[in-house]
Amino acid sequence: MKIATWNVNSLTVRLPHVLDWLASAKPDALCLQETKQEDGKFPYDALREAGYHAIHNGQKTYNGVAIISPHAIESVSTNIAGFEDEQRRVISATVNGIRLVCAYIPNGQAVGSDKYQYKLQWLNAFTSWLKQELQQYPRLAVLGDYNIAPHDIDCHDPQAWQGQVLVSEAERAAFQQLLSLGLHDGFRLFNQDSGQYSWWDYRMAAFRRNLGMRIDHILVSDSLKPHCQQSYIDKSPRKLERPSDHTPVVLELAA
DNA sequence: ATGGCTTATTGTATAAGA
Repeated sequence: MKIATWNVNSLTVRLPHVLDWLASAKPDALCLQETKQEDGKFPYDALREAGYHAIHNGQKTYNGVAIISPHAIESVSTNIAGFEDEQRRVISATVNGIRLVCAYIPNGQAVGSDKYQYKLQWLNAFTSWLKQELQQYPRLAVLGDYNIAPHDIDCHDPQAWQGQVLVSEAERAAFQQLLSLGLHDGFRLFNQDSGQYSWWDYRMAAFRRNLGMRIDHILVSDSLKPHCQQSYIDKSPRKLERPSDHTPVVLELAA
C-alpha cells in the first residue's frame, strides 16, 4: 500500500503533472491539497480514464482537497465534524481498510494575525476531532500540507525563521499535540537527515539552492506504524515546467 | 534590499500563498 500527499497549487494548472505522476508512481492513494476549484470543475473524467476513482471537497479560488485511488473509496466524510468552517480543507475516506484523512492546514500568514489565530483554533478542533476518529478507525493516516516545519532541521535557515509562521512555538506545540494522540511522523521513521524539504519558494531560485521547508507530512497511527516500510520525498515533479511549489511525500506500508 | 514567483479573479491591480 503506497500512499502519498501533494499540494498541487491549482489542479486546473497541475492536472498533467498529476496524471503523469500517477502513471509513474502508481500510488494506491494520492491526497491532494489546494485544488482551488469547485466540485463541478474537478477532473473526474480524466482521472476515470486513467483508471482512478476520486473524491473531492472543493471551493473556488482557495483550498480544496481530494483523494484519488485505483481502489474503492469508501465511507467518505468532509470537513471537521462540529467545527464551523467555510473553508474546504479536509476530506476523509477508507481505502484498503486504512482510514485516510487528507488535510490542508491553514497557512497562518503571520504570527499574531487573524489568520494565525484561525490556524491555531483550526488545529485545536482538528486534534479533538482526530482523537475520536482514531477510536473509530485505529488504522489511520493523516496526510497533507500541515504548514508546520516540526523541528529546526525541517527548515533551511532556522535562525532567519525563528519565531516566524510555520515554525513558531505555538504551531510546533500544536503539531506535538497531534503526535500525542498516538500518531507518528512517517518520514522520520526512516530518515533523520537535515535538508529534506517538501516545499520551496518560487522566488530566489529556492529549489535549485535547496532553500526549503518540510511542511507536508504523513502521520500514521500506532496501529499502522509497525507496517510502515519506507517513506520519501519525490522531488521529480518540482523539476518540471510550471511546477507546484510543493512536491509529493510518499509512504509505503506492508500490504 | 522584507523583495524575488505563481495563481485566481470578471483583473488591467490585488490578495494569498509560505
